[in-house]
Order: sequence, then structure tokens, then C-alpha cells
Amino acid sequence: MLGDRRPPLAPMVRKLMLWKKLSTDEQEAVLLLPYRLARLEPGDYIIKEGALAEQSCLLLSGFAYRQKLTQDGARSISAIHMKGDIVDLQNALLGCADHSVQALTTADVAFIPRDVIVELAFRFPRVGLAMWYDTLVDASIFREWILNIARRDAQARIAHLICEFGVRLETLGLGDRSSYEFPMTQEQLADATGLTSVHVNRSLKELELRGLITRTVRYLVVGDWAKLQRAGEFDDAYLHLRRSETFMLN
Amino acid sequence: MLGDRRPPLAPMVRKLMLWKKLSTDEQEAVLLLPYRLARLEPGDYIIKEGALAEQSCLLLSGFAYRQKLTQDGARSISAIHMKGDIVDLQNALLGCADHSVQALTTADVAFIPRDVIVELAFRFPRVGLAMWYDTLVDASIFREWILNIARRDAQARIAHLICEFGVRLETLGLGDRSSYEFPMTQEQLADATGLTSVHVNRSLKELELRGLITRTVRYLVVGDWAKLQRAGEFDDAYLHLRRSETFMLN
DNA sequence: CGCCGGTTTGAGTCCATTCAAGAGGAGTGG
DNA sequence: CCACTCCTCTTGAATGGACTCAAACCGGCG
Repeated sequence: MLGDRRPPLAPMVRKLMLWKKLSTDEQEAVLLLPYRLARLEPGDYIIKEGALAEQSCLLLSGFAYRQKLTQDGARSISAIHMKGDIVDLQNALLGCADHSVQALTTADVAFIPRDVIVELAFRFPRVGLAMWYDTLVDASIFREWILNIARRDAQARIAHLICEFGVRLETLGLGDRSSYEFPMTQEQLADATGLTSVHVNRSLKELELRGLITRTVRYLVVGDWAKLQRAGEFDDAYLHLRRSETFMLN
Repeated sequence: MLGDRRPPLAPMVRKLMLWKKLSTDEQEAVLLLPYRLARLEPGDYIIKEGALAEQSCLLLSGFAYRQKLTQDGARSISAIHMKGDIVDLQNALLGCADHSVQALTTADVAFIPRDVIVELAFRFPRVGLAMWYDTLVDASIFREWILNIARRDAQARIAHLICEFGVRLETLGLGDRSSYEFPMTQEQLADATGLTSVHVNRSLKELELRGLITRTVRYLVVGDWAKLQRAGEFDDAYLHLRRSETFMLN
């Protein structure tokens, strides 16, 4: 890593290094990407469904989520993103956004032109592979969410999401998996699990009653990680965090 | 295209050309990839969850599906694949399979070593981009399925899946969107929509009663495409088939 | 002919929803 | 400092869409 004060894009390097070891040259190339900083407030759009996506967006702080709507306005949240996530690579590469991405909390972001990213990906194949991996891991999470929503009951769905959130926070060095600030409202939690906010409320209470979690305002403590994990059938394999070196090419 | 008798990997070229125009050189490079052919029977595994994925798999004929299981054996199908789909790029690049892929019907496949694919992707960036796009479109479909399962009722979910299937068949030149052979059992349809097979049966009957579809054994006729589309809230934007050239880089 | 996987149908149940109303907290403005 | 609003959370009661359990049906095939 470059020794000096953290350059703005450092979280991106950190994220990519989860997927692939990068040389100093490669890291530097990422850090030198041109960008435009912006501060977003909750609900602000990073990209709106149907719009042209000409830039990618890196989350530097705060949280964001992906959402789609049905005709009659019912909402589905398909992903939560945190610091270091390259939030809009998917829309940017595809061109036309098939879903919206919005700030969940106050958030700092860096917009990076799409073609610069693509150019970098092919000038430094290992960086490109890391970015490709990153989008593939996102896809893996989508698959797990499909299973979660399709085949688990309310409590398990919520427990699963809480576990995933904790593990991802911890991986990024943003906190402890068993005690963290939880930024979602119950309504958002409902839209991420395919439930109604009313039922999420009741289910959370049940989980609390069973001693699996404790809640205070927007803050969550996992009382018994093992039990919560079992309740949510959570197995972090799908996050692909423990990549044995055998798999890493080059 | 190479003028002679269809080379085995031609479906892959056709699929990639959906996402990006490729030069003769690039096409030829794809066709010259080393491969191993195999014929699979329904239920045969292309890759099993938890296994090491060292090769990618191209579907040459027939259908395949991705699935995950819960602890107690409930199944979730997260994708259906057809001729030309590069079915296992996701697992192969990630190394450890986070889900299984199985043949839905009798199917011919070509296994291609992972490193050869990666090498090709970076030797011919436009081919690489096309492959990257392909995995991103898969991800887009996952997002739509999340919405489908989370926020639509049984009839709409099924109608949506039927529409998607038809459009994709038609795009690949495998049939007509409003009349095709439908390879899934009602149980598989249930696992793809987060329902039970009993309820799928009843919902199909309802759709038939409303005049939207007609069924005979494993064959499906869409009586009124516009109505079915409305019933399933189907908008094919998420399939990214109409890529305006503006978005295509290089 | 009889098995077997898939489809169909019925009856009863339940998990999650809907509708509705109240409580708590944060922010705003008089 | 209190009144007022807005948003989120909480709780109750009634409803309903989808599930479970169970049995019968059907067509293909050995």
C-alpha cells in the first residue's frame, strides 16, 4: 500500500484485495483512477432504474441498497452495500440501469467513469479479474437471497440477513459481527426479505424473546451467534471470503 | 463466422455476439478453445455445491438449472439455462461452487478449462467484456427473480417466468415466444417461483381459465401474449437484449 | 399389467397479510 | 418550552393466500 495518508480510493483497493493479491503497481493504478466525490443523503439516488449509467460508483462511507419496484409500487431490495463496495459496476457495464441504487444512510461516494474502469481492467488483468470476481460474488449473494426469500420462514430470513450483515461488516473492518449499528428500518428489512414491516416487527420480537438478539434504537446485539446462525441457516461459504490460494489464478 | 459446418462451440459465439460484435479473429479464438464433450441425462450434475470448479461448461443443447437447498432439503431454483449459455462461468471463476448446476433435460455440453477461458478473456478484451456482460446479465435476472418471488402473487410469478422463458428461447432462435415446449415439471416450476407444486398446479389452471395459456403435455401455448405479459408484469428490459450501440465500448 | 413419476383435486390449517390505531422520538417552528 | 408534524415502531383483530396432508388420476414404460 502507498504509505501516506489514506488516498480516497483506498477502500476500493482493500475490497479488491479480498479477491486477489495486487502488486504495488496494480494498487497504485487503482488509486490513480479519476473520480468525482459526492456526499449523499438517505434516499438519494446513485442511479435510477431506466437511466443511462455512464459511471461507476464507489462507496467510501455509509450504506446503500439496490431496489426494484412492481407496477403497483411494492418494493424489493436486492442488495445492501457498504464501504469499499463498487456499487454500480453492474449497471455501468450494462449501460441501461435495470434497477435503482440509493443511499441508505448519509454516504460518501466516488463516481468513476465507466471507460476508465474498463480500460484499467484490461491493462491490469489481475485488477480486472478482481473486479469480475466482485460482480460474481454479488451474484452469489443474489442466489442466496433467492433461496432465503423463497424457502425460509420469516424468522430465518431475518436471522440470515442479520448474520450476513455482521460478517460483511467484520470482513471490511467496520465492526464486530455480534454487535453493530444496524442502519435499516423495519420497512426496509421487510423489503429485503419479502415480508411486510408488521410481520418483521413481530418476528424481530420473537428472535429477541428467544434470546438470539437484543435491539436498541438502530443498534443490534447478537446474544448468541451460534444459535442465530442456526436459526438463519447461515453458512458464509456463498460470500467466498475464504478463497484458498489454489483457486487464485496467475 | 467460419464458413464451414458448424463448429461445436458456435453457440457460444452466438451468445457472446448478443453482447458484443466480435471480429473474425475473435470469433475464431473462441471456436478454437479446447473442450471436452459430454452428454448428460436429466438430473445429472454439471457441478455440485461445495465442489471445486475447475472448468466452465457450455450448453450445446437441452436445458439446465441452478439450485440451492435449505438444511431440511427444500429446494430453490435460481436460474434456467439454454443452448449457448456459459453455464458455469460463475462457479468456475469463484473456485468453490456455492450452488449446484444440473441438467434439466437430456443435454449436450462442452467442458472448457477455466484458465483457458481467463486467458482468452484478457488476450481478447472484447471477448472478455462479452463474457463479463454475460455474467452481469445473469445477475440482472437474479435480481428480477428476487422481485418476482418477494413481491408478486402466485399467478404473476408463473406468468413472469413463462414470459421470460419464451423471450429467451426466441432470442436464441430456439422457438416462438408464444408456443414452445416447456421442459419443467410443476415441481421444478414451484422451486423456481418459491411456491409448492400443488399451488403451481392450481395457478396454472387459473391462468388457463383466464385464457392466457393453454397446456398439453409439456407443451405450452400462450393464448394472449399481451395479457400474459400484463399478468406477469413482464418487461424484458432486465434481459438487456436491446443494447443500444452507444453503450458498447471499443 | 402394474409400477412410477408427474398431475390433479379436496379439505383443513396456518403463516403472513391487511387494516387500523396507538406509542415513541426527532426535528421544526411559534 | 411546548405544540405539532412526520416517521418509525408496536400491537390487536380479522382475513386470506398459500401450505399441508392425502388420495386419486393419468400416461409412459418395462
